[in-house]
Amino acid sequence: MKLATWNVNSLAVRLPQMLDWLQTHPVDALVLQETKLTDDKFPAAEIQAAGYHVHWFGQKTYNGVALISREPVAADTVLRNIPGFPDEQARVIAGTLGSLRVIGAYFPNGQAPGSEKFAYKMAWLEALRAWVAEELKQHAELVLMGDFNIAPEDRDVYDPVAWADQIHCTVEERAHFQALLGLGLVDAFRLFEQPPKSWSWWDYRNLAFRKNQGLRIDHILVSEALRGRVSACEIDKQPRRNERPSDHAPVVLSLGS
DNA sequence: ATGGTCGGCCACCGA
Repeated sequence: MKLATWNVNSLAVRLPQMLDWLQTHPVDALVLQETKLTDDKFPAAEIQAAGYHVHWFGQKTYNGVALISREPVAADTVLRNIPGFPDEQARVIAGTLGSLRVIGAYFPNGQAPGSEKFAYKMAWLEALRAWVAEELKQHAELVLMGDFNIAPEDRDVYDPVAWADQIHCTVEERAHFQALLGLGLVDAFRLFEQPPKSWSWWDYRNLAFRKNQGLRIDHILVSEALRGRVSACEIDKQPRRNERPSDHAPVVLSLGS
């Protein structure tokens, strides 16, 4: 089976591109971030007409996530945001597909080290880790994927010197990423040899995509029980070449039986 | 050439 994550940066703008992509990449599940839609405006009918089931969780203007799947995800398995962590911001959606627990997340950006938004990012990361630890007790087969807004290592950054201690690259953010791995999760992308300078996000500014100046901040983490079944994990740069692209590329995971 | 972007939504903020 195939699973994917994509920060679409406004589903209202990107819906046609997303449906096109699903046609050529018929994944079993796709999690979206930054839908930027209130729930009443979510294009469920269009997604269902394309042959998919979907659960969604949004808000006005910012954030917003969705879980799209070929097979239905039972509503009583769906969680929105982190239990016990009151949050105005719609960032997490989880659901169960067969024996597989799928968590899609839009991690806080954090703006800049020392800012209020950075403090929120740290608190959110702490709550996420504690919750995912609980989820792992109930679901041996678990995938955590989304826009982490963390570049785990210097090789995930086009200019690690310029980005040293900047947002996405601080010691604190990287420690949180490692703590997630410490729960027994594996960065599926790094299970394989990958092209050097593999990024998942390129700033709209400064011709960053043309110059391949990006960061790898979108990730798919899999639990130990799934590790042996992972047959591929790739970033699909093609949609970033579209007209009016998202600034993020999808990341795709292939899982054997 | 030292700037150069988007999206949401209308004056800027957030990324």
